[in-house]
Amino acid sequence: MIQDRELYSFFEQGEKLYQRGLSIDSVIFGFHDNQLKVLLTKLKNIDFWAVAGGFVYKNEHVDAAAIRILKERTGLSDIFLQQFYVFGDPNRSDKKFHIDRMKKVGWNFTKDYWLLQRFITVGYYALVEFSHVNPKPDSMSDSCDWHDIHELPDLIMDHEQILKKALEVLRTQLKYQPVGYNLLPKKFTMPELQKLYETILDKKLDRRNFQRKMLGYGILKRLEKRREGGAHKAPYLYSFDLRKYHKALKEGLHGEW
Amino acid sequence: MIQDRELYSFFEQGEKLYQRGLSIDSVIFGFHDNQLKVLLTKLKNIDFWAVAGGFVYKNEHVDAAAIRILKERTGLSDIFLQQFYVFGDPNRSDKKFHIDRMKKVGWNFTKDYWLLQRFITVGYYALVEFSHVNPKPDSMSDSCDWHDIHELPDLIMDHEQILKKALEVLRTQLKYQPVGYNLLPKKFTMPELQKLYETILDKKLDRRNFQRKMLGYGILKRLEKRREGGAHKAPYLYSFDLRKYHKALKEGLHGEW
DNA sequence: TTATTATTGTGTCATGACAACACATTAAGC
DNA sequence: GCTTAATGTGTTGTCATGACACAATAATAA
Repeated sequence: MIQDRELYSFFEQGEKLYQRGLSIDSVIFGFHDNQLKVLLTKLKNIDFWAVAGGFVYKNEHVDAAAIRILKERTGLSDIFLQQFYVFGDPNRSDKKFHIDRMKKVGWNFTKDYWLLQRFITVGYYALVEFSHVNPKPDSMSDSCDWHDIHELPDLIMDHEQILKKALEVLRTQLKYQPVGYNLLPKKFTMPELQKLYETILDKKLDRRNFQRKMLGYGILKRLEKRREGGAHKAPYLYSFDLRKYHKALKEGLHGEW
Repeated sequence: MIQDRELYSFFEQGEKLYQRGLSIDSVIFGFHDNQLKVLLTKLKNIDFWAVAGGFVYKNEHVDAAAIRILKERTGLSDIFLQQFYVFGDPNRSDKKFHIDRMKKVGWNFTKDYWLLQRFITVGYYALVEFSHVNPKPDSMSDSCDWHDIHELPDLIMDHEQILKKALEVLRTQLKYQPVGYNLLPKKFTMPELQKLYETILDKKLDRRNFQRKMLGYGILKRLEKRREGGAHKAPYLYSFDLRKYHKALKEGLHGEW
């Protein structure tokens, strides 16, 4: 089976390709149907899911590895991607999980095989535009899909903790930095932007105050009228003023929600 | 020479004791003479300094290692200590530095010796009470002292970058979280607290507005009058209300500077 | 065609945080 | 007792924010 050959090859090559004891786990967030989604991969031979992870090549910058992995899973580059935490529990790895999989593909390993040793993982989180993503599983997974953050399947090892922490950091960041450029299409309406904020914060916001505040940041440009397909009054379309947006990204916003 | 024997022993034992390719660097901040200080160690056999660093034992939690190293350098535990970044450049290590030192103490190494391989480091920063610290150098250093952050000596490898990043994060944190409990003595005056903020932010603040704002957080308790040694009017003494302080640490403050 | 209904655009008002600033109070040194 | 320099306390105008009202628009039902 071709997939298992891929996995076998990973077991065979990994030790000499990758930096030992170091992995990357990226929590990739998207927004769709008014819901905050996370990209998860379904692992082969086991009924568990994982956030987008991978390893660091021996001569590769850790941040570069995160960018590469994001690109491999989504096809996207030039994306908001940020370190948020290092998970360094000596017992965070699940050896049994690796052993089962190696046995299944017939890979002969020794007790000191690299994958069975201690790993620490650097957590990243990414914000991507849902519709631009073309999810691709890696050699260790047989599918890669979006999941609502309120309906998560069983996650491997400490990935639930990683995801929760990423979400916490995202919520904190949202208060001080503009978010949206990476999560929404180029043109969007104010209600859509508001839904995004409400979803991330898990909180209702006042429509009028929200608009006043967002416009107050001066990072939005108002365009012509909306695609008038929707019922009721057609809302304006907006896009981000990239120059001011990036300025705000650096300098931060003000106030809280 | 006893110190060199220590260093030799480190070269000898390190490989089997420590997790490979992983180090910790803690930027330890203190406040004294109205200046923000950093604890630096002077490395043996070379005219460079380093922030408080160390390695992680093979079965030790990364955060636990940071706590241990902080304790080894300062004698303190139960201190504000926080991860802030992972430095993952594949070329951040300076092999020549290690080679020189190994040659000096007469340690015979091979080309694949652990210290000569790639290291990534997890950056932590700590806030400590200056007067409580009893600086102790480690086996790789021959002294350990406080330095004003405006008068830094030459730092090894990427330690200047690490320090700068820590400072940046500290400044950002200061806006949203209370700082001071760990940097000031139990009892302090409002002008002292203000000086601390002014020093970290590198910015003059209005005396009256500062007081109003700090008191507004409700994390301070006013005590009796000041040690009346100083000239002029004696200011009140304050201490932190620990319960409310820790609540504010979790929930964050509000507003900016 | 007209009324209904849901949604968006825009505005008002009271509250509270904050920056800028004034004046009284206290302690040390002359 | 007077000067000086620092601290304790209060005032005012501005601005961001939360709570809320009303008009405008577009699809649907009558």
